[in-house]
Amino acid sequence: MDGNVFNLKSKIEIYKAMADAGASFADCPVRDVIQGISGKWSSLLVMALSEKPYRFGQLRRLVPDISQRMLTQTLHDLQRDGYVHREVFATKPPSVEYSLTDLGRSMFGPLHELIQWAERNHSAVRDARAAFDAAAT
Amino acid sequence: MDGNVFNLKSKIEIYKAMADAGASFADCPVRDVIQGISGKWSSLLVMALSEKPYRFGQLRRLVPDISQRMLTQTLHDLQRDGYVHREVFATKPPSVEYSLTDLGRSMFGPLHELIQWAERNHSAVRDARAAFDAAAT
DNA sequence: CTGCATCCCAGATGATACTG
DNA sequence: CAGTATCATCTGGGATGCAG
Repeated sequence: MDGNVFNLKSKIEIYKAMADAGASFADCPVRDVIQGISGKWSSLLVMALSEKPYRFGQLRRLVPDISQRMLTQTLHDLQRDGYVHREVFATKPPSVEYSLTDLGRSMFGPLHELIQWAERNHSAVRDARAAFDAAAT
Repeated sequence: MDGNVFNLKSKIEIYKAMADAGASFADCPVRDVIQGISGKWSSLLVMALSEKPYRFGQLRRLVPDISQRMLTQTLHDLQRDGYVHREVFATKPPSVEYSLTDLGRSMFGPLHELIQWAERNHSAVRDARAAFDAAAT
């Protein structure tokens, strides 16, 4: 009820009407917000930061196969969208700590549910893929 | 409690340990499952199909700015992961109906919560972006 | 109506080297 | 330590034309 005036059926049709009317990509909440957190590394980093704040190098070690470039860029994007707070400490050498903002923690609620679903149903998805590929042979 | 043996802290560290041990990309549930539904069009199509089954052309009209190629490919991928059922009717000309499977409906639960969060907080994210960009000037 | 094949481009990602 | 810059690469995605 709150903040969600439309039921599901009308929602998808409203998006269509918006698109038909020439509304830009950014006007569709689903695409605009979901795309911002659906990058290759975004969900993993938000998940890590949901636990506690981390420094740049710590995050890097926590996700061993991320490149320095992608770690910098993904954190930058998450910060721009308001999910992550970046704090610089003028030590020597300098250190930078990343943490979730209130908005980030709020978003992690639903995201966490999706992550838990993924963990519970990982094997089901893998089985479906295997079955599909086998049938295609 | 059910089906989720690890608390959040240990989870991210377990993923790291897995990666350190040389586990492949596909062994991380977060990446393997989340990536499959984080394509540019996946969430939108699942959202449409959660309402009711649709035919190919109907989906195309519902999402006006998707190309035929991407519609075919995204539906194919969703079917491969077990979220979507594809049924061909031998009419003339032929028609094909797409619908969510039980797994797809199950996955849409958490996804829907994320979508609702996106709708509720779309403006907050946009504001954060605007503020960030303004500060960078 | 539905779907596949081909060509092609822009953006996403990675590897490496360099800097405050 | 925490980046930035540059170059190379890989993939997603669009346009178009053909086919069952």
